[in-house]
Amino acid sequence: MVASLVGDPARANMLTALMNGRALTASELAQEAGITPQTASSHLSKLEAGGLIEPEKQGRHRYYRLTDPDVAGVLEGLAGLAARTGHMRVRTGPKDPALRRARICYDHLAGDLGVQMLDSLRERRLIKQKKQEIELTPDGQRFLSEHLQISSGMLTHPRRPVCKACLDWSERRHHLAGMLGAAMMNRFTELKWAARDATPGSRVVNFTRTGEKQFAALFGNGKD
Amino acid sequence: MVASLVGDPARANMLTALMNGRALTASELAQEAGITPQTASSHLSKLEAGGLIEPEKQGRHRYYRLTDPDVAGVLEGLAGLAARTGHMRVRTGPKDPALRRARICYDHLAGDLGVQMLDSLRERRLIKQKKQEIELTPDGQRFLSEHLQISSGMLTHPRRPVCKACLDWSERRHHLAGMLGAAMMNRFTELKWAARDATPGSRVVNFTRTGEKQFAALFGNGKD
DNA sequence: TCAATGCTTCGGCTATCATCGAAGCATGAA
DNA sequence: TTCATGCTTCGATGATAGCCGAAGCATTGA
Repeated sequence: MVASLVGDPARANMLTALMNGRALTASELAQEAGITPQTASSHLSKLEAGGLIEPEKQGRHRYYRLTDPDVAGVLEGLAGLAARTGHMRVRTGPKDPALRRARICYDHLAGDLGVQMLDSLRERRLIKQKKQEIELTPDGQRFLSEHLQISSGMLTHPRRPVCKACLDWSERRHHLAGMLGAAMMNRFTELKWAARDATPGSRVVNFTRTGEKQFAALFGNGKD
Repeated sequence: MVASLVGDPARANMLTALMNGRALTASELAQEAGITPQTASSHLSKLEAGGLIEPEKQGRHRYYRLTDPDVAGVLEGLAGLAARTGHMRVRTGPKDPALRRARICYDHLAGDLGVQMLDSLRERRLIKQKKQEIELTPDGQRFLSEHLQISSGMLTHPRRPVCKACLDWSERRHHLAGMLGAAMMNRFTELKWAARDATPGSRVVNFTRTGEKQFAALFGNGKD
């Protein structure tokens, strides 16, 4: 059963560490979970057998990543339930507010700012919800290439949708996932608007002073 | 952690039994999980503490139900992961094809037919996706009151959305959830188009001969 | 009041599994 | 080859937690 895999605290810590979309080595994950490499090795093979993570050999390192954005989605869902019922394993330290404001959800922007961005895109008709998925409008394509230098050609992927709504556990509303979500986050980083927090395993995204202004200019709404 | 609650086989069986949306007594759940009432009692209090289920006293019985459609959603998500990686705890008996065709997902129709229904509603513009939720169009309201005697007044609920897309683990596409999904399933039952399978705990929905025809007339598309 | 039913609490048993030390393989560097 | 690093396998230990029998409450019905 998948749930029992996620249920163990050590494994849950590892998975949480992988939620930022980066691949980590076995030793890094061991440290993240606070266990010895032997124990971690056992856990990692179980997670791999369960199809939750995927290894990639590189020299004498073994990098692990989540197999799929879907896995990240289910993990977010579980976190949402936990958050709602107040039974979170989370340390509500000083990092918490920053987490709620902006964080990495697998490979795209989540938190207050992520939700705000999707709202703005929707209100200005830059995206449209057709079928059950989100679609870029022509206006949206223009907007992206003009302001963020993202062409629609960059967004095609054989198995991953361009746009997708992803439920945000802290805001309990949707933010933008999919290829576009990833591409935009990537661009923010390139433009030095924002950077992932330096502390390893952290999901926090820090915006620079000017980055915040630019972001607000594009997607802002004074309040909230 | 929520996942560890779901991880235990006995508890997972109980939750699965509750996925059909009906409330079950503690003893029924004990039998469902194949354990004694004492053990079940312990599990149930843990699930309740974790906010996954909710009790309701009635005489000397204690009925339990899932607290929320969201809980059902996460459980479906986990089932989806398990199904995909082939690591399901499910007995792939003869019931499986029937399950994939039509089943109860908490309180609405899921499986092949559920997906087909949502597709049909969408194609005929009886629903529209505005914001991140589905909305009924005026045409849709007429359609419902005319063919299924469902008025929009029946669909308002303080905390539950009228329409919602729910990811189907067997089809990996969306079907219709929310108040409307529940109301429609309910109507199908009243009209004797379909009935829940008699075996206790089963999620299978059996359509009658005429029910299948009527359903196909409303939402059908020859193939698939 | 007495008895029956449904559920919970308590105590003790047992099995599972996470954990780590030590040893064994790989890979890469000198 | 020799050594160091990264990871895995093996074996033993220990703690957690599921499990049930017995007893204890609560509710219903006679």
